[in-house]
Amino acid sequence: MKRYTTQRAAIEQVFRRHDRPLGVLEVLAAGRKKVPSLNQATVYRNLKDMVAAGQLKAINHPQRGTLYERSEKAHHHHFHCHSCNRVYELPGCALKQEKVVPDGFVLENHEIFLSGICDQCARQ
Amino acid sequence: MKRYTTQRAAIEQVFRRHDRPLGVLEVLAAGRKKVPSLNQATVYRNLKDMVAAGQLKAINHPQRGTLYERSEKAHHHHFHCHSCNRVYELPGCALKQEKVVPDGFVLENHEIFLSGICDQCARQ
DNA sequence: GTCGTTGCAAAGCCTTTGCAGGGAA
DNA sequence: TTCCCTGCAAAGGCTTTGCAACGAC
Repeated sequence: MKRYTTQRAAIEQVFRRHDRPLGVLEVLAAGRKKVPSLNQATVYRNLKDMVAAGQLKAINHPQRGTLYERSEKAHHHHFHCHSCNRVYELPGCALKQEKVVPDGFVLENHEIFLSGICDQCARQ
Repeated sequence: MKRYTTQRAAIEQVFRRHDRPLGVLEVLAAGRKKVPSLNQATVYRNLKDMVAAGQLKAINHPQRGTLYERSEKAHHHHFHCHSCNRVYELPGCALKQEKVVPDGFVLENHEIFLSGICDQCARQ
């Protein structure tokens, strides 16, 4: 039976607090504020379980590597700020649905990764 | 001074022959047909040099990892067939340019990764 | 003959796994 | 008490690097 450990609780809390895609080390660092003994392997294992359970979604980001976000969100895409290195979620979809793929190809999924500078960094 | 080795020539030939994004192991396997002693480290080093020289472009593909393609091509995106695992280049851009990012954000680059089944695999 | 390049093997990252001890139920 | 989960350390992939031998010029 699945056990609800303090480590697991800490990791879930991290995702409730920070509402944006997070990398393993971000989860580890934030989780250790609550459970200082938290181990990297434990984070990896829990993230994997949470993805398998449908609780989280893993994103393979071209610049940031594997990121995790809560899966309850609607379809959206990601913006990477190369100044602060954060990844933002942008609601909605910017894909022109017509004539995206050649005849004969079956389009099933798509991912759009935007990058540039975020509003906070641009203001400075 | 830069030396034009047989290994380098073999790698360049691979990209001339296969006109689609290739992974390191694909380049290695194809290159060994011409230079059997070709080493993986040599491929890595040459691909890196060729990217630095602007001859190739590296793509971080969510499913396939790092791929390399000739950089002379016009802006385009990629379609991954999850049946044959090949990545195709699709000419043109399917990004709706208007209202892609929130006010204040500066959009500089974007990548679109499409996936599904290619025409060849769909026919079977 | 020079000295950049190669092959090999070792070492670095990131991620996964084996195992004994610890803690949730 | 049971047995799943954790922490630790070792081991896997992929990629980079150190070094002696090689080969392009």
